[in-house]
Amino acid sequence: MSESSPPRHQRRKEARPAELAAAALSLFVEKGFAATRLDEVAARAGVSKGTLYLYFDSKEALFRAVIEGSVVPLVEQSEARIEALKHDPERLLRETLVNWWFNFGATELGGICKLMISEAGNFPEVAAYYNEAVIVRWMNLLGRVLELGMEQGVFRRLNVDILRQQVFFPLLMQSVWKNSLAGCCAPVALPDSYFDTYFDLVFRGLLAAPPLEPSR
Amino acid sequence: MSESSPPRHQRRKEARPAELAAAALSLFVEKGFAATRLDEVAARAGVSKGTLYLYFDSKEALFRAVIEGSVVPLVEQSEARIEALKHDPERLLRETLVNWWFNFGATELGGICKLMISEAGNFPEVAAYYNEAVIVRWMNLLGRVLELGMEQGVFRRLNVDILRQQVFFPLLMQSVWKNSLAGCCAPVALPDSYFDTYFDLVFRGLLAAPPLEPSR
Amino acid sequence: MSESSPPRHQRRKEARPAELAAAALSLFVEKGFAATRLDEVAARAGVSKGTLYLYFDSKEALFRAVIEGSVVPLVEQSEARIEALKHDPERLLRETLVNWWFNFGATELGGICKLMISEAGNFPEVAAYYNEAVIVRWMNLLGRVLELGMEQGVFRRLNVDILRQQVFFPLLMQSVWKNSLAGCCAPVALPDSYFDTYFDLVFRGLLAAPPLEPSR
Amino acid sequence: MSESSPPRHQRRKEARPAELAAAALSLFVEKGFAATRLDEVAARAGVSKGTLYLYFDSKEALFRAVIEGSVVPLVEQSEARIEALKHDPERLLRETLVNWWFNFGATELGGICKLMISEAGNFPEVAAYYNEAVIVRWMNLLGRVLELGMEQGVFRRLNVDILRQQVFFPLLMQSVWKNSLAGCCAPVALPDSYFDTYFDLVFRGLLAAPPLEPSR
DNA sequence: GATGAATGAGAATTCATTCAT
DNA sequence: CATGAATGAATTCTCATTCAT
Repeated sequence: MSESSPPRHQRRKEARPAELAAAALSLFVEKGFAATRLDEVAARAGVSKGTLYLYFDSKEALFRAVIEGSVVPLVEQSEARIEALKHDPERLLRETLVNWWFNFGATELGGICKLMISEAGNFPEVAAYYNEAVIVRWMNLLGRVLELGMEQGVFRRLNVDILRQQVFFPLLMQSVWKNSLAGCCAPVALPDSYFDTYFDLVFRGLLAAPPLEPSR
Repeated sequence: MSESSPPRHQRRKEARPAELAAAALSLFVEKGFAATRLDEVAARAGVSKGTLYLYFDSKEALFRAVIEGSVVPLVEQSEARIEALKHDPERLLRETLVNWWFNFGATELGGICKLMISEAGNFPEVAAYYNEAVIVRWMNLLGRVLELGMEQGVFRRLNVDILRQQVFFPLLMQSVWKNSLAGCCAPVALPDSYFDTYFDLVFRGLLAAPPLEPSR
Repeated sequence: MSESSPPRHQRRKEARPAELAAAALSLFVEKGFAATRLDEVAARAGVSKGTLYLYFDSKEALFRAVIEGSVVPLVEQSEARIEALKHDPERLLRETLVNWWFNFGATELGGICKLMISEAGNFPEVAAYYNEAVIVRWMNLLGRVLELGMEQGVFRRLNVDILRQQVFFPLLMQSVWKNSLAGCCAPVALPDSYFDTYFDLVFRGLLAAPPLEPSR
Repeated sequence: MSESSPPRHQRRKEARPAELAAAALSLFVEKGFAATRLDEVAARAGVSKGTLYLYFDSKEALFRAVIEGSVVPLVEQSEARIEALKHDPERLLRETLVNWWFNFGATELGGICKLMISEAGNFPEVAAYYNEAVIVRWMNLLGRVLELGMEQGVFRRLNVDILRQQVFFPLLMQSVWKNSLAGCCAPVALPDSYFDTYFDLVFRGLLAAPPLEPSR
């Protein structure tokens, strides 16, 4: 009996912090940290304002939880893929980026990027944490993928710092855009052919032996 | 006695609005709109709180003024360059982007991008104005430059929407980054060779006849 | 130890709005709307400033509540008396006026007259509401009482509009006076014989067959 | 030359305080003291805000000037009439009241009554001054007129305090009404026959030998 | 004298946080 | 655990008053 799933009420109790953080995330992304009222967060999560304080010490703690709770796993998963695909850097890069987009950038969680960009100035410690735990690891990961390709002679030897920004920032910006201006006026254009064109450009710039140009 | 206290009433009706908007811009960028207190804006501009209200009806009006006051000229200037350089699309694109970076993205004004991204959700009308007056015009401009190159057979024929994002977003993201996370933890790496590598990648992906690869 | 400090949180959701409105009424009457600070209202009601906003959206809403909350019942009660006493218009008029004085004009509520006179210019909509809901109904009521008397040949046939003002304004002015100048310098003189003399004058002017003059 | 009228500019200068007080009066009456901004007063008088301070030390001083400046002469004028008409108390009373209405109650100055009623609580000293300088003198005057009539056997012997209120308050209330509720919703009804009916009622109540009743 | 830009104390309003129930 | 009434510090905004020009 001790190993059976807990009763519904119990499960609810354990899920609460995540539910509250999820409600907070969408509001923080939408309106910013300062402009989001805890009333609203509580309402969206279907609890009373006081309940928030059973799980989080303060509004700032809620912010930290939102940031800290839900990004690290993705990085770890991608890091694990390196070993499996290190023999095929092109595919590795392609998968890594597509994976980021569909599992993070294009999801609710993608809002964290816009949020962190907006609030880094107000929460330097949280930003430092995020930088260490996510940004540095993620950019290192991209760097290692690119270096793998260079070592194998598949990618051109160029400044890796610049290269990974060049490769990643278009996707990152799409995600940020989606969570700010796109909400009220300039919808993101992401046609089906997006990744075709995106990778066409990326790899033509990147590959030592670019694909044959059909139009020539 | 040689250092008398500054006069309490300094009359500067002409210059004041711009000074106030400049002070507001840097604070809005740094802390966000909601988290910026008008006290601080006034203090940074060297005036009292009440003075702000001689020039702006409300905090929101100040926000609008910050956004509306100072971006349009750049777009117009770049639009004017098209005609002069339409015979050399590669140089035109290069100049347009470098110009954007050094006259906007890398300056104080670049903070407007980060600010607008952060606050679009709270000020949909301002965002709509900014979208129309700046974003749409600027992306159209980039689109026209790319189309010029395609028409002349210099650039490959690809989806212009995707292309201009791919080309512009790395620069835009640099600017946004510079005004958020870079301030507290992850400084932007922009080595001298940045634009060499940037344009190497861009044009290798873009040009119908890519440059010879010297390194191989 | 027997006198513990009062609990900081006293839950009285039911009674609060009325308590707050009562506190507001007396201060509004005493100092006027604009000169009354919400701090004072809250203090007089024994709550904090913020509590006011749990029950009223704004200072103006509080004003409306003060005006709207507590006058209508009196008019209705008086209207109901007409039917019961329509066969004796003299007594009906007498009762109506005495009733007004003791149940309204001379009570706390009487302050509403002075308040409305002072603030009509600043709150035209509230004034319009008060005019419709109270003034028009009350003056119509007085008019009907007078007409009843005329129809039965008890009262002289005169312009009812003027008549009811002549009859009512002395009482109304007493109430207004009581809530303004009387508070600081010129106390209202209301000797026991007031209503004797008042009705002596009123009915001598009004009655078709005036009472015999005992004093001559 | 020394006796000729001063140059235009000079005349203007001397008239200023009165002009400013007049502008202030109408605004104070309309919106109350606290809700009137000195900006508005200055604008209505066609001067700048700073100019007000050349003539009045403070907003309160302006209020005092408004109250003190312009009521006393009327009382004095009416007091002077007593001697001339003391042999005909009925006509004296009639003239005194009609005079009050047309030279004060119905004019701009009548607004002072509403103003003083509204602000007595906030300016006890001004109210005390007004009480002494105007109210007491005016009510005494009315009292003396009534006593004259009683001494001559023309008026009935009744409590003078009550009597003068009964006689005067309807007119006073008309004036107050005109300057508050009448401005936004309930216009004062003053038909041509007003004073006929008014005096009919007053003197029928007052006179020892009332006029013959034509309708009987 | 006159002006109007500048000031800053003061008031309304908001909202994170607390705590009795 | 959960609630939501109550709190009060913090912030926007107003406007009487000052003073350099």
